[in-house]
Amino acid sequence: MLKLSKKTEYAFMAARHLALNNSGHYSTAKEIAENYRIPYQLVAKVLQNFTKSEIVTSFQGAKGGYKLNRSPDNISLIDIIKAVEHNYQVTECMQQNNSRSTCSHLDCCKIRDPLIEIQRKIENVFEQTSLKQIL
Amino acid sequence: MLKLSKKTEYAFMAARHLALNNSGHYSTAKEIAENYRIPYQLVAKVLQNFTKSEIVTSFQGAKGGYKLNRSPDNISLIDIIKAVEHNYQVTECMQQNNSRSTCSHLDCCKIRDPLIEIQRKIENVFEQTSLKQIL
DNA sequence: TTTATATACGACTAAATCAGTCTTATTTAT
DNA sequence: ATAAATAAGACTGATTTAGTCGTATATAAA
Ligand code: SF4
Ligand code: SF4
Repeated sequence: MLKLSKKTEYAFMAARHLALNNSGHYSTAKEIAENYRIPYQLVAKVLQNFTKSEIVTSFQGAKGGYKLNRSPDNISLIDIIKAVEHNYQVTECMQQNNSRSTCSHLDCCKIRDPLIEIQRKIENVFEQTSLKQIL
Repeated sequence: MLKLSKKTEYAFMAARHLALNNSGHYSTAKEIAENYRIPYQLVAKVLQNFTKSEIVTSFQGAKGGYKLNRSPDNISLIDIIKAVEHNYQVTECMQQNNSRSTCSHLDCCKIRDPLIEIQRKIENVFEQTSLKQIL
């Protein structure tokens, strides 16, 4: 319960790696996978998610790779989470996938409002932490 | 990811119910299960966990049930979570079950320290919210 | 003393989620 | 052309979660 997914942890590692790269060449999925002993395919997916969310710019082909679009102090952990995770909410009824919220308790539920406030505060924790702070 | 378990939600509901009970008789698992349409066995387990954590006192037998040991403003959501959940940590390496931490990245992991801080802040969110606040 | 009502507790199963792999296509520097 | 890299989706196995079942024990009241 409350655990971050491995995907999110890999996303933090990858973002951190990109932020520290000042070698001139673009960082690649392969490089990150080897450096942190992460399955290549998973890092690749994470970086593709970053591209879609415009956290990075990708360059295809040989000598290709990824570079950050913004400075690390202008990227928050919630940006990274939102890039790779569809659902990061504390309850089912706050998740976006369930087209029409599927929780059978929704009508008689008395704890939903307080939990919405909890959700707001937890998101705030990630919002207030920048990539720069975890370098 | 980051979702609370149903067990924890049921625990919040049950604790809330106990806090609102001023009917003279002790609240029972059956009563709570019916009131909130929760599976009886699950509420029963939650209440047994409460007893072990000394959040409530239990009374066995006919006319038995449960009563809160402390006033609702003296019980925090983290007390309730700790009563019913073994693992409520954001990473594997912070969980207590894994006898000797099982994460293969532990040695080369650069994000662990920042995540320990995140964990502290999230626990703080639940610590700072009392049962009274969710009535 | 029997019955009904309640807590206590552990084993088991089914469903859902997560982590990781496999495969194929496309792009681009050399 | 070739090698190196991103892009993307399908698939599988492992783990976690939610819920059920069965049995034992305690106690109020008929
Ligand atoms: S409606 Fe209530 S029980 Fe259902 S997911 Fe939302 S908070 Fe939880
Ligand atoms: S050691 Fe690092 S990768 Fe492993 S669980 Fe802890 S934070 Fe996550």
